[in-house]
Amino acid sequence: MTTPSRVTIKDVAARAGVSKGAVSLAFNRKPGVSDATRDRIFEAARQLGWEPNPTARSLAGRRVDAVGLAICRPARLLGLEPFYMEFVSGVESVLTEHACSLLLRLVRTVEEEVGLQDSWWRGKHVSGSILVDFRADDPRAAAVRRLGIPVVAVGHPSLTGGLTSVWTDDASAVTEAVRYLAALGHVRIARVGGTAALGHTAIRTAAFDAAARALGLTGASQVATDFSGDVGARATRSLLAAPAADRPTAIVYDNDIMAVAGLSVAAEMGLSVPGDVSLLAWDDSQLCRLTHPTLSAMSHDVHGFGAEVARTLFGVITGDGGAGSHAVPTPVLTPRGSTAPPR
Amino acid sequence: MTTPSRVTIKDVAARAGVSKGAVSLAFNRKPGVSDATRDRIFEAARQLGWEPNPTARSLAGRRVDAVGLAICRPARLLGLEPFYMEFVSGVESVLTEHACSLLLRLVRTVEEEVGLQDSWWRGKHVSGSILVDFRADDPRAAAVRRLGIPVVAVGHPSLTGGLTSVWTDDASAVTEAVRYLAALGHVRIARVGGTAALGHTAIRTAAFDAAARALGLTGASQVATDFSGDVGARATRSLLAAPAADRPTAIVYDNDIMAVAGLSVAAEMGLSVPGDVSLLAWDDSQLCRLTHPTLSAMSHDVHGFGAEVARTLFGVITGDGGAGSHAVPTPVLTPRGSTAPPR
DNA sequence: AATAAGGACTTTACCGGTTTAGTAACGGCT
DNA sequence: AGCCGTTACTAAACCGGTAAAGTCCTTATT
Repeated sequence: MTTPSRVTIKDVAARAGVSKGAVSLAFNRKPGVSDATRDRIFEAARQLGWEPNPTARSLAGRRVDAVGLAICRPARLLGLEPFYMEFVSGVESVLTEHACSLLLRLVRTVEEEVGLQDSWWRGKHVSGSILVDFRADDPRAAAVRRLGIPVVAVGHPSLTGGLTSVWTDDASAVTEAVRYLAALGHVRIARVGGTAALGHTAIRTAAFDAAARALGLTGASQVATDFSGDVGARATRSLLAAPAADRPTAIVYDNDIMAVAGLSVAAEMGLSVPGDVSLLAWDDSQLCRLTHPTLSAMSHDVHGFGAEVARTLFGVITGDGGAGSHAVPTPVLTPRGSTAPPR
Repeated sequence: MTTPSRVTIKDVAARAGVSKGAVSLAFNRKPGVSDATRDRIFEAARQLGWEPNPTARSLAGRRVDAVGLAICRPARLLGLEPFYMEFVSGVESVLTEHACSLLLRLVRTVEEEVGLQDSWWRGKHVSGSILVDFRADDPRAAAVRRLGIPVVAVGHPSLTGGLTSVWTDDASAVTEAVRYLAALGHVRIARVGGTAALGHTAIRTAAFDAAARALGLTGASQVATDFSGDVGARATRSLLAAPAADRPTAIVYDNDIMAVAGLSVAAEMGLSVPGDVSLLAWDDSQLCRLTHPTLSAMSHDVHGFGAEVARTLFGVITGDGGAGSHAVPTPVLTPRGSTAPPR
């Protein structure tokens, strides 16, 4: 455990025969150092293998090289939600270009998240944060505004309290999903939704209602879940257990996992997909192409979504551009093998 | 964007009528402050809503409240790999108890990771790191030892160069998988493996070979993939396209995703599972219970694995205990609907 | 020739804590 | 009374940088 003789700016300065200040100027590409000296400094730094200590740098008031993301969902559930990992990997792909890391933390409540963001920011651990999973009356918008933290909120502008936001048009997507199924001839359409407390779930629920009413679909129904495959399976089972005359002939799911679960419930109950019941997934991770039949889905580029969020955050942090709300492309219906006209 | 008047240790000291030093002592529960004063200090801090600035703290030489994890796999692939997100969520669950965050970064090469770990450590951004995905002649063990970074390596002791490690006994698990299939009567068993460059893939490959030879299975064969569903599907397709007499009657996959993909390939080729071909998945995420038929799998508690890794890391960081190598329970065969005797 | 204007650095003052050395006050002991 | 050992604090140095305010020297301007 021999501490490898930490080399600091002072060593570099000594070796290059200049002051600390000169080294700092050189390394931050600021004017005030001649080319010759700059070269000498860089050479000295290279020889000693020095690079500025980020902690000291951020204490002294510079930007930090990490952004925060707190996720408020049960740890065990997250593990299987393809959305998040794909979202995170999209975020990472942009951060990496900026030599920036992601500070990730699971929290239990939004209140806990507020405290965390506060301490991350005041402790200069992050130069900005990504806020996800907005719910009704979310305290985070007010909190981060009060603290002055640069953030980008993931969610519809109506939920994110005026913060710079990036969002997908869930309402339009739900409407398209319902219209598509109705166009195939389905009348009894069900929706297996996500966690009721989440704002975007509420938006989808309202949109589903509106679309069903507009199309005069009498047998439309919705249930809420927690996004897990188990609960999704249970919901599907109870929907499909109804007498054939009442049973939905099409089900829309709020994520892929539940759709996969629904597929196997149908199989287990001896119902054919899409013959007896059509299934429509959401997010369209790779999973949808790996089942049999393949799953029709509302498809969007989650990786790209994450990347866009990260790009927007950099805009907010540097102060140039980025304010306002940015819609990313609306999920588009991708018909595959799990949807067809009802029998 | 009104900066909310950062409150520092000086303010607390002033308010409590003591010096900065006293506040520091009080907050670090060190002797040298009377109970009465300590209470006054805490009260002052509470009123001002102060808590020590971690950056300043770590500059001044204290421990940091984050641990690092760099993952070296293509971003798009990670998105769907249930293993990682579940592993990470297990790690998080323990970190959270210690009010510690995870610094996550995707890297392209191990060399890049070495540089990153170096800069994280020297910059006091992390108090330790988790190292995953060891490959042959991995440079990381030597590097972190040279730098004196507290780490826990995830992988078999033969791969992790003497670092404190946590590992699952892949060899035994593979052997059990092969024995199980052989016991069912299978002779032509194939394995769709992961990325060949990874150490644990090599271990499984060797173990598969050994087990097949030991059992005198003449038709055993293996292919390498990149862990993605697409490539897994392609591998399955080419295995099953062989004439019936050569075609494997059982396939072991190195993760869940590829097994799910394999299941749908079988269906698409008109082969019944487990009638014509048995499939065995690996990791056993929730996914395996969501397919039809459900997937038999080598099952282990990935979440708990991550948690154990985090606990071990804390042991290494604090210096008490933790050295050596810790095996977590070997994946255990969980038969479900996708395996049966060959026809 | 006197003066202003830059350029190239150096000095010095922080950033917000921790930590060490130093001091004053108090109690116990001989 | 004198000496020692604690205890409770304070003052100041330090961590490794950044940034504002000098200093000195050269060159252009009037």
